[in-house]
Amino acid sequence: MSKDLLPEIKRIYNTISDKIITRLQDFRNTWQQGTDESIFLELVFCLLTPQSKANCCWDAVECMLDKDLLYTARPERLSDELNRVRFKHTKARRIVEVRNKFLTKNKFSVKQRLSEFDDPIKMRKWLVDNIKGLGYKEASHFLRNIGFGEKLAILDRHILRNLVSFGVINEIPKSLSPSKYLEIEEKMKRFAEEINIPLAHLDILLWYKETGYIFK
DNA sequence: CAATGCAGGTAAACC
DNA sequence: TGGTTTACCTGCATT
Repeated sequence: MSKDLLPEIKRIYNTISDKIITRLQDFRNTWQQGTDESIFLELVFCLLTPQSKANCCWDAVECMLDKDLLYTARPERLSDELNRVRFKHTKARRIVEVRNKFLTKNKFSVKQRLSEFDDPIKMRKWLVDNIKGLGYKEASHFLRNIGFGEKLAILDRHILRNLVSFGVINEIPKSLSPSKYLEIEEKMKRFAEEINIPLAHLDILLWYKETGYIFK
């Protein structure tokens, strides 16, 4: 690890730790005070983000909601609203699949289904296994965004790159299988403990360092 | 103006 | 059978 890197991170952390704490509280509120709808919006957002700009994806989510398309429209109609989202046809189909998955007996319910799990790790495993379009990265992202991210790493390109420069991993793996994901997640957890920054804080911190802003 | 790089990856086929 | 390759697919900023 470069000697200047850790002090630099600590310095940035000092400047934005308050904002990080506020953001994480927002995420917890999404679950605690949130409706099925607010949770579903986060899920749709996370389905859209792979290889796409987070801001564009959130705009698209709000747009679909405003136009009253999210719960009823066919994939072909939904994809019209995903203009700046990559792989929009595939993703539009997956939105409809997820929508149907949480629709039982004419009642739409995400919160109740997720409440059955007592542990974010089990919740993530279920999401990965049952929702097409959510791998470990996006499932973790979703859970973090609804307040269950304290023990989860969101291993995207920015985070992986930073883990390499900190020497936590030797190189960015060519492919990130579930077992590899969990292995690197453990390493990141240990690293977070070593430098005394909570895992969830570290994710937001590194993402802020790379992109210059805190989003979701 | 053309070429290049980059967006918080995932599923499925392949060997 | 677990790692690798390929399809998904496009707007926008930079060089």
